[in-house]
Amino acid sequence: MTSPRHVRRTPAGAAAAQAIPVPVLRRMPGYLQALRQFRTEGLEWVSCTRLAGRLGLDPALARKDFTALDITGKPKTGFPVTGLIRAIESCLGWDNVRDAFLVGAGSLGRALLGYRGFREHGLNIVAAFDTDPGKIGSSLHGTQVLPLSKLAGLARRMRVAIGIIATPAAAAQEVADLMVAGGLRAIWNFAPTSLSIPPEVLVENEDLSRTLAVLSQRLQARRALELEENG
Amino acid sequence: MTSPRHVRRTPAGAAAAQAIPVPVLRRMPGYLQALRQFRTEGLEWVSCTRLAGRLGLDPALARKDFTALDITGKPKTGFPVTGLIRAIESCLGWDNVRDAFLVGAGSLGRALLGYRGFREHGLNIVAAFDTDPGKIGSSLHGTQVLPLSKLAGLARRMRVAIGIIATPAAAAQEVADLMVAGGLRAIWNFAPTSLSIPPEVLVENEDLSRTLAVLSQRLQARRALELEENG
DNA sequence: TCTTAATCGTGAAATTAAGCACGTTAAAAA
DNA sequence: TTTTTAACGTGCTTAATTTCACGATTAAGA
Repeated sequence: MTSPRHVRRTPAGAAAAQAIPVPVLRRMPGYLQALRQFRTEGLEWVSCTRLAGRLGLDPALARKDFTALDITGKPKTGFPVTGLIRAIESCLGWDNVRDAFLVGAGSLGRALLGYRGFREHGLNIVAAFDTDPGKIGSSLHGTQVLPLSKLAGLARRMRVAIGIIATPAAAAQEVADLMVAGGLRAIWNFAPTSLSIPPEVLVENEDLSRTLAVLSQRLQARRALELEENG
Repeated sequence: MTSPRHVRRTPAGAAAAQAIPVPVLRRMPGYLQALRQFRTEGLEWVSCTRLAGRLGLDPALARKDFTALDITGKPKTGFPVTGLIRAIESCLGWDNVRDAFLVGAGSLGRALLGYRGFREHGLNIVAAFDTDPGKIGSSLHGTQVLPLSKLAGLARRMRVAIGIIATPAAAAQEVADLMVAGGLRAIWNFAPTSLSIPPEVLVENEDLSRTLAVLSQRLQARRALELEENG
């Protein structure tokens, strides 16, 4: 008789299970980064205590987070470092690379194209698009810049699933519409604007000003406090 | 008799009040962006209903968020657009510009230097630093690139409070130490690594891979679901 | 072999955030 | 002037997230 010890939340088998909460997913890259560091240090096993300690998290939180993975730890020993790395990568879909299109060959777009690390995050930017004739035809970090008008057709033909928007805010909605038309399934939006997108297309907004808001408000509050206490 | 109608959470006056929760602060830039758009459309008053609607949020959430501000709305009318903009900017400390140092003149650093919008977010990058002799002395988007060794001294002399780390992960901790030594009060870290920093220095990590983790896991989960349902 | 100690997995408690509901208020309409 | 309506502010409810606590398990040492 088959005995399912754990409810699989990851694909592999069985019914579609609970969605992994966003806060959990957002912690995964941090674990991964620390684990890779442990691996280069030659460590083969690591406990949640040590791993969470390095990241400033509660050990119980790490243990709970890892219940979303297809891996289980051993008492007294912890988790196998490489096994845990693989489990996280598999959970995030970072174990096989997906092609992506990037739109906007400005400074942000160029920076994203220049970042080699995306490969390790399951992302391969295969083409860039822009409307500026001065940029079209050039090559940035080995990636061709093509006219935006070709996006939808190429996306369909190449079965690209992910689009990255790195344009000014004013152009973002138009680009998003083209991406939807091209059948892309997920959009990573760096433009500081909210997009309207049909629900079957995933969107994640990357807005630097959100983090900056936290930083600058806290700094200001701390300043105000000091002023109040001292002189 | 003095009647304090509202507890001020913002500076202005009185006791140090409750810290504004991070989720609230992270929504503020979104409000701001929508409000600026409304302003260019000529709107003078806006209700939470309409504002939240544009951003896909619950109106009550917006109202609750605005209790952290030094502004109050009018029934039937809502909030004055420019007043609300000012109140949010003041809350975040974006109403007066702060100088910042940036370390790392690679592609990410150049992109950040090239982004003109930081001025509107209270941030003015006054100098960049690097260790690469090929970059030192050059000028990027009008900003001088200086040797990293000068950071601490200049930070003290110029009373710079904010540091931006845009280096590879391997160099980040060393740069952070220099920033602490230079008396910086807040660090915006773009390197994918966790820093150890004394508690009197604020740190916010900007890690693109966190958002990417959410996007790619969701995409993968959706794919798995489709495969299960259809063929 | 037996004891000790570190860690796992997990249910329960606490904390935090989001959504709802309702009394109050001000503008506009009757 | 009175009525109607849209929206505010806020206490209460619900949901989500984190932390605590503890029994179970396994490696290592006595």
